[in-house]
Amino acid sequence: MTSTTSTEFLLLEIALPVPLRRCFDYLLPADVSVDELQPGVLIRVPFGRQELIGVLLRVKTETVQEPAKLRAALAIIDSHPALDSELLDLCLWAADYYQCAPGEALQTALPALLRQGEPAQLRGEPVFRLTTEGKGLPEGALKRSPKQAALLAALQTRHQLNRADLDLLDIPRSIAKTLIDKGLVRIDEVTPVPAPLPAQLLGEQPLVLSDEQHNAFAQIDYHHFKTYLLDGATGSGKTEIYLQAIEQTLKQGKQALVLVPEIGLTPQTLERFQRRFNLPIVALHSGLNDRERLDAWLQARDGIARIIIGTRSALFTPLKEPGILIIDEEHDGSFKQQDGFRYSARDLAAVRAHRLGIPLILGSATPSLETLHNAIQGRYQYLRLKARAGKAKPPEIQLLDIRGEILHEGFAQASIDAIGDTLDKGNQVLVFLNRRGYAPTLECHDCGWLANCNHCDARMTVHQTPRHLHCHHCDHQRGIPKRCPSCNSSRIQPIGQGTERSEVVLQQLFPTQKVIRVDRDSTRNKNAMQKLLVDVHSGDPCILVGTQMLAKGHHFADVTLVVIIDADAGLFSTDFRGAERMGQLLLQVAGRAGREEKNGRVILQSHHTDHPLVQTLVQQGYHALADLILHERQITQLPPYRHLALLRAESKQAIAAVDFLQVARQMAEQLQAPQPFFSYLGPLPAMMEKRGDRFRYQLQINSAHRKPLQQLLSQLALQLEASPLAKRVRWSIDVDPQEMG
DNA sequence: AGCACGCCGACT
DNA sequence: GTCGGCGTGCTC
Repeated sequence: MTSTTSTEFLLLEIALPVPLRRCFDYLLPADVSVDELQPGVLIRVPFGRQELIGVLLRVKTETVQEPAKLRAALAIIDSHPALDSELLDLCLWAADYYQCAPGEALQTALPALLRQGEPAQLRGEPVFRLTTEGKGLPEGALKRSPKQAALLAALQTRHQLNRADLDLLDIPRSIAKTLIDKGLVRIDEVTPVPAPLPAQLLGEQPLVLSDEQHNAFAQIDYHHFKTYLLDGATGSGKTEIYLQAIEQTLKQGKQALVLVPEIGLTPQTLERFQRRFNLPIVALHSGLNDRERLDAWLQARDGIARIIIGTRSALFTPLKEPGILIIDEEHDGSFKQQDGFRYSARDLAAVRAHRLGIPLILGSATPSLETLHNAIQGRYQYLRLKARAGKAKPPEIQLLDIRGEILHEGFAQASIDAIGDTLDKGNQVLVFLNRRGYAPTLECHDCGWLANCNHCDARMTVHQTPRHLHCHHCDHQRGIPKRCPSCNSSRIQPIGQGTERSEVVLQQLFPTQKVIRVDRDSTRNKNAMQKLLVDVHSGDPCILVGTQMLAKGHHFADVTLVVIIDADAGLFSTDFRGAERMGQLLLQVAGRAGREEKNGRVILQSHHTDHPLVQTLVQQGYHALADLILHERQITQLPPYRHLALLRAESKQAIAAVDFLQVARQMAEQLQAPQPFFSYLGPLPAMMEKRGDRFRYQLQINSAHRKPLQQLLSQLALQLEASPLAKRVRWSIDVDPQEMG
């Protein structure tokens, strides 16, 4: 066992950006005073042969390290802590809970530029002011140059203008430069400070809340921690409640942090917030560069930005005056990070809100069963909106039995007729198919050969534009063979439907109509999505065909018919969350139909129309389905009734991964005496055993209680990290896994 | 994760 | 003869 030695000098405990579940101790750098050594400060240190920037966790005098091996830190980057204690503690808590290296968790919370040593300070903004000489000029001077005169006049009335003001006044930078050269105008750097609450906070009138909305809204307590589940169908007005709750928060001088799913942060979403509030809003999305990201982060930290909207990692944005956290579409899978630091932003939001003593609103039309369970149990306050706001009616869902039907490339005749009718009436159609590419695979009609991927246990998807076979799991690509590689037959053909193929078929069926495909392939280029959607928003009849990208974050006011090609995908999934996901996705897609004025209709093509899950969903809705699945989960001892952790291992030799997990299980069984509330499953092959030439196995640990599972995992992680077996495999621990594959 | 050291194949 | 492949060992 290691022992700590007490030293007579001060040591720095530093978390470094390496995937090691421990911190490193350093001697003080030269020339620092102890009061500069606040936790959260970034420090440059020597690490092996490299130099790294780490986060100071604390100053101490004891260490488990041999004093002779200690090295001195090099320098403090900035004596003002980059992370305040609130975020620092949250990250460390999360690293512990999710079994991740502390340095890796902290890295997630720090913008890239800070990790590279950039100072954590907002750059002063250049502002234009009159010099004494400029002030002395009479009114109406510089008549011969209207632009110069305009700038002068503007400065005489408003004293200072920034670059944005110049743009608004339509005065080119060059005019300002001319006046600077004339000595009439000067540029000052002004450090931005939080603006006071504007007299006119709202840029538009809020909508009038229905009784139901008002009841929900009125229950929010802005002064204490509480988690609210705002559960309301598409169109029931959840966003309006967010906006009014944010308004209350802003009026108290506090900030709002809003998280949305990865593809939910559309210009439409952002515009809605910007229209409503005359206050600085920042959006943290994937399109920002490092500088913009750092600026947004600093603006939130310094209280300049009052509303922060972002995806998963925005949870770690520092807030000067935190007032409310909101997670929209809380059931969305993108709130859980799937690699490295496998945190759930939704679950951590509850931790953060609790520590801050502020409300957290989780909103969804199809809440995750975890959240629903918490609401039913009373741990979350359940705010339920049952009606659609305004005039909109819920769409009528029609289950279309396609057993034995002759399908036209996946479409039943009834669906084709309905599409035609809808277009004839001047409305839009949305066709949903959660499979991109032309067809899921290629098959030889004579010998049954299938286009398998050489690197995965998977079929290669056929793509037509450009023509090739593509493995969606490992990215391997190759050409489409003309003859069967196995029997040399020329009768090889694409099997099944993908979005590309549906697009082609629909265009053939409706040659005069516009068919717009929206999936990852058609929206790869920057702004491609926006361009595609221009036609849709024009309101002219058209057919939209696409994957779940269509289902999230976009509103299509003129879509009155939704056709779901394959409602059964996910019904027989090996993942226990398959049915839950199916229900969420189907309802989300169905919700695209008939918002606002127009009534909508949804056609669900299914081979399993009498399956109890399908029947329940269609006839009784999501909540009945949820009840059914919850009951099943209780019987099968799965979340939300139990807690899971998944130990994954992958290796080029299957045996190495299995051995590792076998040893891990033995270790675990030794660490945690057999308990009735604990169980193991595995090592078992992952859903796709081979992927990218690696064999993947997993060990599932199931516990009725969180605490002992947590304790076990902490010890297990450390032991495994020290074990020589661990070096031969790629392994990870997934706490509260979302994807069981 | 980097980055080194270290011992075996095809190249100037 | 060397350049370089990636196995394994270490980082306060």
